[in-house]
Amino acid sequence: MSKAQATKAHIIEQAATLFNQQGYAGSSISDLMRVTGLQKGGIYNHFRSKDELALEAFAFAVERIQQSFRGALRGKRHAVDRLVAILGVYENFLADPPVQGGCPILNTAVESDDAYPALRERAQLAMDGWRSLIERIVTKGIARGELQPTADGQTVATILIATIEGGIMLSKLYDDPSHLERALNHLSTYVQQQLVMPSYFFCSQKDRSVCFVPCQKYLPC
Amino acid sequence: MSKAQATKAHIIEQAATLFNQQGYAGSSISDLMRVTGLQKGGIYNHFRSKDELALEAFAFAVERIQQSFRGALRGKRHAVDRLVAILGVYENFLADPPVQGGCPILNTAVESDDAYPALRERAQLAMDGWRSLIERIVTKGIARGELQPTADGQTVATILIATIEGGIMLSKLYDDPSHLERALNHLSTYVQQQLVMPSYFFCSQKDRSVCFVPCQKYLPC
DNA sequence: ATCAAAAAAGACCGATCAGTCTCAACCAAT
DNA sequence: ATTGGTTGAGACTGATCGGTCTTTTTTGAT
Repeated sequence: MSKAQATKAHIIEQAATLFNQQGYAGSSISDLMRVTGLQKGGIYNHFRSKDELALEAFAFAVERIQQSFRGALRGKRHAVDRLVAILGVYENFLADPPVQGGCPILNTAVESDDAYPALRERAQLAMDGWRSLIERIVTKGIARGELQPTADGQTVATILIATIEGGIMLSKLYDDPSHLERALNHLSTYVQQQLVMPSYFFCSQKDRSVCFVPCQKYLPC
Repeated sequence: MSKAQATKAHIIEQAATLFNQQGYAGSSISDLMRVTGLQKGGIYNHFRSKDELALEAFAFAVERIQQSFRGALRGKRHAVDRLVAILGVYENFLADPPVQGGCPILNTAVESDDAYPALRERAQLAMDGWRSLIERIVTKGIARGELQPTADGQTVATILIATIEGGIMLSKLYDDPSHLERALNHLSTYVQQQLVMPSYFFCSQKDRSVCFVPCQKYLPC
């Protein structure tokens, strides 16, 4: 990588962090000069405008996220393992984030509302990628008899993504990882109880605590 | 209400909508002049700074949300009814929002990250209110034998809020209410299946679809 | 109707915004 | 080592930023 390429990569990486923490509207060229250690000429030599840099920085951030997904999914074949692996990505998310400042897709989705149509479109595309990843896992899992045939990919994707992103938002708001942890625990239970094929039955009764019993028996109902 | 009070209320209401759509950093005084139909003097006569207006506008938006909660909960006594009523608030949320531009708590939580400590604190307080509302419902519901004693208020609050907010984010990103609808359906199932006391049993089996049967019988397990 | 106080207009301020342009420094191919 | 092209520094631009202040208009109590 030439010196110029390294500089450009450096700008994108620093900009991705800055934008993810302060938002696009909240980050000025001066801020970008400060975090990159460059003057205006150094930045505008590589990017035509702040908006162009914003798009490249977002693409970089999304790529980072996708890398951590690929790493977590590597080798995992069973649908349940793969869904749980996606949850696992977010166990380290706050302590060791792909990009500082929370989830770039969430942040960009919330901020880009109308004001930044180009960014909004990119956020949609990034989210499409995440959704279709989950949907493919579910569809394949059903086909292989690993998941309940009643499971619906779109629904599973919505539930996992919404709960994870909401958990991130809460944990960031309070600077307390327990919210995200609770969200992930709930999703883990959801996957095990509602989606997984080797069935469990579940019963509860007044004055008794809930109990879960893994069972393979047929239960008429 | 005097003319001046009406003007101030008008500014706050318009500002709340603007900030909720464009964010704080993304909204300029010129924007505020445009949406309020006033000049600078008219705005600064009522507020010492943009930040002060932002705080009052956020408080207004939160009050709007709380109003819709109070309306939905009125008359509902049973814990399950009350939890379902909270979900019901969000069925109309996109079509008829308390404040245009999505959930102000979500938007403010995401944007206020470090840059706006005062707003972040208010967002925390607003979220505290929502969380403790849900926690109280759960605690009381357990005490009254309406909910499973194993239910945990903090966990329920995290799951409901995270999933709702994530669903709002998705539906806003795609301008498609189905994401939030799926999130709400999931939460409804969660409340009915995992929290509610008059027990349901749930069984599933290979090659059979899931079935839910309301049952009062004792099921040994 | 009067009039003092409050409200609103809008000119004005310095700072900062995103972006341009010139030029010096540097780098890589020769 | 030379040199042509790229890279980056930094002064400069006009526009807009948040905010102030003076002036005019409006309001509501009398």
